[in-house]
Amino acid sequence: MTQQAKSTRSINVTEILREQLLQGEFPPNTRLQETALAERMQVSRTPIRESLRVLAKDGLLDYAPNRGYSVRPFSLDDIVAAFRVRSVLEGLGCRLIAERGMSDNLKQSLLKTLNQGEELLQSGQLERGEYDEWREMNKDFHLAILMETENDLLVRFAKASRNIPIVFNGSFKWYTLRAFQRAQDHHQAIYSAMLNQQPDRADFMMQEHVMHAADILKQNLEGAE
Amino acid sequence: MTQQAKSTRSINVTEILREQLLQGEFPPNTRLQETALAERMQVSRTPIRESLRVLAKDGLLDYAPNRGYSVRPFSLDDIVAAFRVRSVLEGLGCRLIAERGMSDNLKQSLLKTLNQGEELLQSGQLERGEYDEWREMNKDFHLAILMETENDLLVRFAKASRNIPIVFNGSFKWYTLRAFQRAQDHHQAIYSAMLNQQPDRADFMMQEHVMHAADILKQNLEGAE
DNA sequence: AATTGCGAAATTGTATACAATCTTTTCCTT
DNA sequence: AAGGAAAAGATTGTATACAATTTCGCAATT
Repeated sequence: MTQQAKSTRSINVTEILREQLLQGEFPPNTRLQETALAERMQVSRTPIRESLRVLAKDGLLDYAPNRGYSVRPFSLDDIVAAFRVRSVLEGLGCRLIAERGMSDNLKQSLLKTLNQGEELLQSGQLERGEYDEWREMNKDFHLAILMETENDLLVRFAKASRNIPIVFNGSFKWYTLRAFQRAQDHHQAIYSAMLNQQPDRADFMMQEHVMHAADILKQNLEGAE
Repeated sequence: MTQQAKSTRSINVTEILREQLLQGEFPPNTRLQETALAERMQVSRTPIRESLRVLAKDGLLDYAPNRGYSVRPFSLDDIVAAFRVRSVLEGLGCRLIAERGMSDNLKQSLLKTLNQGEELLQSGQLERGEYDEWREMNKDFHLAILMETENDLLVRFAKASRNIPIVFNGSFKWYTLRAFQRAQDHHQAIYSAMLNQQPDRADFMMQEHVMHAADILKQNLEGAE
């Protein structure tokens, strides 16, 4: 029997709202009124208020005293800027691992994701349903490296830097087969660099990898915004 | 007449508590009870609860549902890890500025801090009262660079990475004259690198600068913890 | 027509009452 | 005496009432 992680209304509301914000369900600058949200969520204002404050701290909402909360608008530049930050954070993660060498546990985890990636590419073209699989694989790869650093702040910031609408789940819908292949190559190079204890290379390739994703996003959003 | 920035009890409580936590006024793992804090702060539990949630989000408090909040303990490793993260963040800041070149405004701001630093070093030995002046100068230098990047997430993370007890105000009390001089040299080199549009050098020197501070802290806390 | 002032309505901020959960104590069983 | 169930107490979670502030509408004035 899986242990039901105990929770509170406040936490639940926070996560539901966060998901909706990341999915872009609220137009930018939409005002979020406490009573309206409370009714919608079927709870009182108290947990709503705590949620809003947290989401504002996460940068998803703007807040002004006595004026309430509104959906923070993200420009394309904001999004690219966030990628740049994430790139150095995850780059640092790879560097730290490369310096000290990978644990057997990490090797195993990463090899698994590399194999998953290969399999997904085998078919020649990724189907709709396989996007989710790729996304999971990708998340596992990046998170495994970060966790291994045991640098709490690094993990927190790297995770937080993904909390941005449009981006939150990696917009793989823009990806061509070629782009998927390149991402897979990056993963392999990063793995190789860490295996051979090449910190500079590991760091650099991870930055390259992350900024490549930013480039694709940028190309597909340019002008449209 | 200076405009009184309007605020709320919740925000005030948050900042007071944050300051106290950063000053290390609460022993690690101290349980923070809402009613006790409410009485102490002369407000009801409502603003207290919102404050605690925010401070937990900032990593200063631990939280468990239905169990409340406690003061998060920081190991020496935690602190050094935070410095490492900050070093790459501020390094990125310098890199970005070096790439695009400094604005006149930034040049002016930084030159001012460089001059302040020189003056403080002139006297040969920094007096007690001059620590605060140095701290201000140092904060101005680092913040000016960050702000100029116009990368919101970068600024937020870099600021947040300083929110750690013991470290929060730069423990300049450990600094020898030699250490102050070296810090000043770093500042000058960073300025020079950005002026001459040398991104690698600017990035590297800032990382060196931040990690040097970490080294001094480490040497003085080693064993003591 | 634009602007200012004022009052009503709406919205956020805070206190408090009550509910749910966790912790401690008590007391019973073995 | 040890262990454990159950009740009492303490603490956190949530709802709601009230206070403070802002927003909106409507005149009155220029």
